[in-house]
Amino acid sequence: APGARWRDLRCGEPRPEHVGRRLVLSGWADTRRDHGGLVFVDLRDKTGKCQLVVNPERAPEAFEVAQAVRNEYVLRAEGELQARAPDAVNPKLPTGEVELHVDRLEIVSRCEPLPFQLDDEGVDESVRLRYRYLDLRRERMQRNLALGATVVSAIRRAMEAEGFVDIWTPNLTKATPEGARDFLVPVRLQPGKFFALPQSPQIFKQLLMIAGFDRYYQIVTCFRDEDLRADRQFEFRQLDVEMAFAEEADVHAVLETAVCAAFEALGRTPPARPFRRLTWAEAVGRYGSDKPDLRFGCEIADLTDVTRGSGFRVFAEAPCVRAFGVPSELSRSELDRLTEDAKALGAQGLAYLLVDEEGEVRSPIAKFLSTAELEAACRSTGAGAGSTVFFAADRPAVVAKVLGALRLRLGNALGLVDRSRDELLWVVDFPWFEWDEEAERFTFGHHPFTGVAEGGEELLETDPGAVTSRAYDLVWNGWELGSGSIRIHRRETQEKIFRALGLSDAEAEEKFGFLLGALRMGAPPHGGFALGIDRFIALLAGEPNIREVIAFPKTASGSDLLSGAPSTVGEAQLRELGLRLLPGLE
RNA sequence: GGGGGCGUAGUUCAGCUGGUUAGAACGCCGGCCUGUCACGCCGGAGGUCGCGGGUUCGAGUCCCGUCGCUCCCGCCA
Repeated sequence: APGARWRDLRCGEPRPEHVGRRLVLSGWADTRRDHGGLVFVDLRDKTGKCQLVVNPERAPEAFEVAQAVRNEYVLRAEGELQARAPDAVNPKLPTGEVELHVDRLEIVSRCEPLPFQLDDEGVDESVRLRYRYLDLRRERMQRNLALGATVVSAIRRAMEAEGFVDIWTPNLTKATPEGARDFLVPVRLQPGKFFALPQSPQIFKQLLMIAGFDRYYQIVTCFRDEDLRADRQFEFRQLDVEMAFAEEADVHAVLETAVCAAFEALGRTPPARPFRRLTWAEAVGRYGSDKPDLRFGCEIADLTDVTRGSGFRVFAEAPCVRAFGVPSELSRSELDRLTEDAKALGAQGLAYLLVDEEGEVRSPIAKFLSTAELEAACRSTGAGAGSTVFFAADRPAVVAKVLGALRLRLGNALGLVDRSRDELLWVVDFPWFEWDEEAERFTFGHHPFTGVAEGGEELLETDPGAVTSRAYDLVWNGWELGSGSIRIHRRETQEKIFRALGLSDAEAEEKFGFLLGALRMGAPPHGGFALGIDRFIALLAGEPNIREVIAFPKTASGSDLLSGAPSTVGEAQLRELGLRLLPGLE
């Protein structure tokens, strides 16, 4: 056929059934083993490796070329595929029963000595990122990026099968002072004005619902100018979904379908559906987190009632006292270390008690606690012989944060986390408002378009802290995979919310007027979700950070070590945009 | 903005309470080797100890500052 290649096999593909065929293999020299009178080269491409045998008796010219081959040279080898002698079979290679006996060998491209060895797993990440094109040659990265492509493809097929339409939304959009910091883009045609890169296409997808596209999805890049973490980059992809005439259960079902489709595409058993649900209050109370890792126990117990009249004043006076136990007697130095951690998290201190092998309780605070209190603490935390119980006494938010962080730290450090398990769950019934300590006002927990649960509307003016939202998060093994909500579709409610947030009608009109306008024009009830694709892929790949599944990520300080971005720009370029650097930055 | 960890050949690391010429492995270069596949054997080159300052008779080691990488808190509607 025209255009057909007779180089019909890739490096990882030759098998015994191909023996006798003449082949051309192209790829990279993975290793060269020169035996003086015989040279072996493992030729690699993304499909795998195949051994080349270069014998001077068979091909003197190819043998000369093989002498010059070095690591990572690009080669083209032509020859005959032969079966290996039984004692020469390499069971570690899928192609290990065969080898290519080379007649012609061509060095297509040379390679300088590498800055790091591709088979070395412990190389510093900054070196890997500076030479990312080499790093990506490694099997692990080839596998991760391919896995990511499989996941995205499966999600698209699942969404399209459910009747969702992929619609592109703009990357140059309006800055929103609320929420995360925006990446701003100056506009040459309108000096002094800026676009913002989208933190999410939130408003656009709601407008699409009002426009009548009742099932929208997009795998879309979002941008947030906040500090980077193991699970956060400046730019990241999300599966963005919005449905009209939908309730919570409808959105959950669609997301579960998409998530399970990804598992299936990878040949893995999908999690049982429907996923478990936990209310926000339960999650924060029992696990100290709104994204609990359920792969281990150590649940937090509430002791506030038990310690109400305690002889230990710290407990008696605290608005909230909670505790959890771990099945291990920790050493003094470990306890000191954890106390420091607790203080760094905002605790005044860290009370603890040890139950030794004989069941005797030892604790600096034991003498202040009644027998009933000690018994209640041990019973409710499940602390038997040989365990440690940690207490926190403070405002509920501080208690949850401290105990939640310690629980996670100890769960991992003591090997309590069952890594063979996958625990997916929905966290539901989030409070609508969060109290901002610094600003001394309520702010939103999700975003200002989040719906208000039944009966909440009346509380907006009287008791905002008691308003429950229609928001939900999807959590996998302690990672927030994404979040969504049923939105507000009534303009009056949306205006009430803006007022409760302290926005004047004029401010609301200036910032969100185009949404408020659309809400006047026949807005259907709707809701949706945004699932962090990179986090999802990292979890599926078993990687501890999302940089391992992103081809060209930024470092924790926000640099691209490969290109050197971000970089300064010339005076002329700034002037054209009507910009000037502040003194000290020139 | 704050806290923790790390920074020594190309790479991964060792280098004790400060003390001769800073070591190893892998990689690299040269030589030998026809069945290896982490090939083997012999030889060799390769270091401003991140950078700057300080303490000291003497600093890879101690102190201060700074830069880079990383984890966490804040932040991430």
